[in-house]
Amino acid sequence: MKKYDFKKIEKKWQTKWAKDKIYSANDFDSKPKKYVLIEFPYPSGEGLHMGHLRPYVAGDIYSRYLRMKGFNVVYPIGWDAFGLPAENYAIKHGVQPSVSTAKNVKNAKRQMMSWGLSFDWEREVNTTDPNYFKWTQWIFLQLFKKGLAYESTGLINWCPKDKTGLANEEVVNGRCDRCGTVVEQKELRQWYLKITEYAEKLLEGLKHLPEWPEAVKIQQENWIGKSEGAIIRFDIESQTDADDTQTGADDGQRKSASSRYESALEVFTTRPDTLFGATYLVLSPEGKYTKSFLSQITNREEVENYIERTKKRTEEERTAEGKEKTGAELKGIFATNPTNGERIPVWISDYVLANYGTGAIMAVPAHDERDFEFAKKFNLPIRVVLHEKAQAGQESIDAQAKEYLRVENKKKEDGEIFAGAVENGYLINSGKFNLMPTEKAKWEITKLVGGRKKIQYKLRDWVFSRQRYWGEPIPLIHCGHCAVPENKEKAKLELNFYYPEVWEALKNGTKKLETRALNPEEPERYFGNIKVGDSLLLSFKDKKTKKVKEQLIFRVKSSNTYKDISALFADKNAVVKFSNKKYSSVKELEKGYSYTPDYLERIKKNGLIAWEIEPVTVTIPVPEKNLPVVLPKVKKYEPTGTGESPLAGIASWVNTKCPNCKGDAKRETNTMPQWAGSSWYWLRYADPKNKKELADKKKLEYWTPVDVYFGGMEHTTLHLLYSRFWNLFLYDQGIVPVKEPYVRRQVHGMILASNGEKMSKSRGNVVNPDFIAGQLGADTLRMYEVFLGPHDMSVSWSDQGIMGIKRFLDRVWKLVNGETIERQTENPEAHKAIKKVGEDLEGFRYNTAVSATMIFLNKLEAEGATQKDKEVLVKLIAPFAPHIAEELWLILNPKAKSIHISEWPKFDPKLCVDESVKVGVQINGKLKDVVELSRDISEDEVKKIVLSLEKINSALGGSKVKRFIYVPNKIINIVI
RNA sequence: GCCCGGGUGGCGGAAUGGUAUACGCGUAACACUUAAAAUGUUAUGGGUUUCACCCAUGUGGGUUCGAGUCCCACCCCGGGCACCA
Repeated sequence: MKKYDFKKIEKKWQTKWAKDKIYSANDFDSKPKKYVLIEFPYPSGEGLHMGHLRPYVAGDIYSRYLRMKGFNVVYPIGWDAFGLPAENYAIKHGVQPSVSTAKNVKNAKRQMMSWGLSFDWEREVNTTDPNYFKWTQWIFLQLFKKGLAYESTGLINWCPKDKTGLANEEVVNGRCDRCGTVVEQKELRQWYLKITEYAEKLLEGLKHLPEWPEAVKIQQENWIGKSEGAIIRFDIESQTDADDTQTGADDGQRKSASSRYESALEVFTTRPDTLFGATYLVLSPEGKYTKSFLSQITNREEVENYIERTKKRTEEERTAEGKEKTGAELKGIFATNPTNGERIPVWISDYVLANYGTGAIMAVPAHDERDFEFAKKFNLPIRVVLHEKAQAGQESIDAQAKEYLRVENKKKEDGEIFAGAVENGYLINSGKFNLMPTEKAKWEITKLVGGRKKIQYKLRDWVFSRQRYWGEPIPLIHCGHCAVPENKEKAKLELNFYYPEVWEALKNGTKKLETRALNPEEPERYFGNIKVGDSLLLSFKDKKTKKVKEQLIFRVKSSNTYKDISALFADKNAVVKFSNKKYSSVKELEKGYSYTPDYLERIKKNGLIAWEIEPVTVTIPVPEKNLPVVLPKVKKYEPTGTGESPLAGIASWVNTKCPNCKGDAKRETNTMPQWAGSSWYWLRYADPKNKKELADKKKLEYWTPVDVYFGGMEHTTLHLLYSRFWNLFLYDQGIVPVKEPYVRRQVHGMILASNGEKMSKSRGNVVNPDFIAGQLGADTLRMYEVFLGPHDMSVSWSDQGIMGIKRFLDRVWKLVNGETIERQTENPEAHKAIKKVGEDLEGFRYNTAVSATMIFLNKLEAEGATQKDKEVLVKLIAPFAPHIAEELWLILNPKAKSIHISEWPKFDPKLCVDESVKVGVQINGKLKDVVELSRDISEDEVKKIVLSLEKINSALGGSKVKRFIYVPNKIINIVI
């Protein structure tokens, strides 16, 4: 007998399969298609680890099974190769990220080959390949053109270590998901994708995914976080008004005097039914309303201090402080509860979030725990307005309400003030709404106060720009010249420049400050009426001919007046912005002003005004024919940390011509996040080499949707959500044929070290799959990996346990190479095994499928195996252990083609059930004996047989049988 | 705090409301061997007064002829969200 030399066998077949391309899928094949997908890896320097092996093997086993079942299976692979590690490696070692990436890809590919994975290598994609990211950029442009990509300056999550902005989804417990650094809030210009516009569609889509795990759907649903509620308006009056109303105003007069209200604000609430219980309002310190009230309040300093304090505290500090409430009252202003006209105080507190709802809430302390905590701390009134029950009685509604209130007040006296949320209760203490059910009251009260229904989501827009080098450049161009025509009319002032150095400095942003002497006597030289936000038309003219050479629009960012040049000089901040040149003295500044004769005189007389200005540009998409926008090859990639991409410093790349006006323009320097390339890669697999479009529609129609997508739970609110969003968008544009990209989602648990801990380098407990494959073979590695436990559960690796699989394969080898017996009838054990393994594979219950093959082997070893038994056994293990199966198949059938394109064995359901079955006999539910009965025996016969059993008779001891329960082929239970 | 999972021998785990502990690991004895390894055979939930009985699926209740499985309450472990009004 030949020895089972796994090293030789595995190498041999890996080479042969690659050469014969037996795993390549044909487009438009007549066989029904199956698309099996795994999350493509990031090719890191570390290589692939156990965490990769698990889904890849799971996908591979399933693909191999489906191929044998007669499907045209595509099981593609690629590389998600943009991202920080490659860039950081490049910075450290001074190599191109593309070079280290290529090296890592080669290594990962070698690993995949050595594991016997049946990928279709002809469809390999790489997100960093210009032929690929051309289409990533193209999709971005479609989003941009539909208004779904926008630029905005705001507070975003900033990782100080990686020196880049992060999406909401990338922040976990206030830390950077990638490096664990505490995330800061930074005010930055960023590109966003309007994923919120798709919130409802993303939610709706989940309802049509019956083959997704509930846990995944629930997690996405919670992340989107839909709430239905109402927007309610509260009028705000200031102290002076309040004094007026003191003079005997009643409700009637209040209405007629409503014009006195200075302003109003809106709150979002899911419980408008509790409006009568709203005893104060709370605004977010960073929200839009707070600022506008500052001028009206009497304790401005205190409030500003609180706002400052909120800004300074990191997310972590806030969490560490727990739910201890802090806040400040906006003294001097009041809101009016629109239900009863009551004047209620307005507070600010950091428990109200600026970017959810309107950034303001109505507080109902009796029925909301957070409001209650706050009210308790600051001694604010608490009013109970809900009760769980309404009594159907003769009493009047008012009387009942009064009684409920009395009970609640009693509770209050006893110290139980908080009444709970009362989801399905009745109103009390709410005027004419008393005893109305809460659900009905929500809408009735909203109507009464002129509010409107509002659906609110927790989901935020996707921060889509990164200030790093190694990513897809955002294919946009900022043009100042194109901004001039439409803004020329709006310009408040035209300023002329004659010196090229000054003009250049203005254009490239090294000179940000423009000063003018104030001259109140002459209106055209006054300049004092230019305000922040105004546009200025700057003209560069020829000194002699006064002909305009170039014109650009600038916007005033800030404005300051100084009484003289020394005052300007004293403002260090201003001097830096004035020019890139360092002015060391007032004298030098004066020298700079001396080009106009009477200029210094005018400054001396009236002072000067200084505007911080920035060029106004129009964003122009790069024309499709100019895609892809590729990265410049440079030596330095270091992130700047200023919020600018390192690309911003590469003048030769940044400066370009505007595709619109052909004038000088600048490229957008932010790059896309790593999630961009993976948001559509499964589409590219359908047509990976297409030069004209991201993929041919016919091919997409054939291959998509993905039938099974294997991956990790950690991508649920990241990649899985993002890619659904892009797919839905592309579907709306008619580019892809299906709404939902993945029919079935299968998540895997972690592989833990033998002690149950996570595998990690620092713990020194990492099991290297390459080492195991080298020692025991890829077949053993694969089969053991799935045998460890259920695929969706975490499992612990065991070095001892894997020997069981090694022994199993050795025994299979021996059996197949050993004696072959003849048998007249079919072996029912084979049919049972085929049925069980097939069903388990369909349900991804790989561990029990493997155990079924073991049971089958045990039977064959005991009873002998025919040629057919051997063939069945080898086919059943083929998806798990493809190399040994292929070798044994060749031994069994020297002329046959590969086992992996052979037909999966069929089973006869009749042969899967035994003629007789062993049935347990219980007395009062306790097992006393086991009896073998023929399958179709009648209950009377069973009774006769069972009651004559010796063990049963002695156990009964003559007791009377009260009941005889016979569940055919399952159980017999005698009740006495 | 809220939302998902999960808790079964010494270990990984199996069980459409119907013989709990399949399959594998480990352990023990035996066979082969000068010996060891490998291999094979047998045994293996715990307890006891062992031809039998009792107790065991995180804990405590309940439904049922019968519960690991269904219901209620609680405990522990893993994951997610976290002041989202």
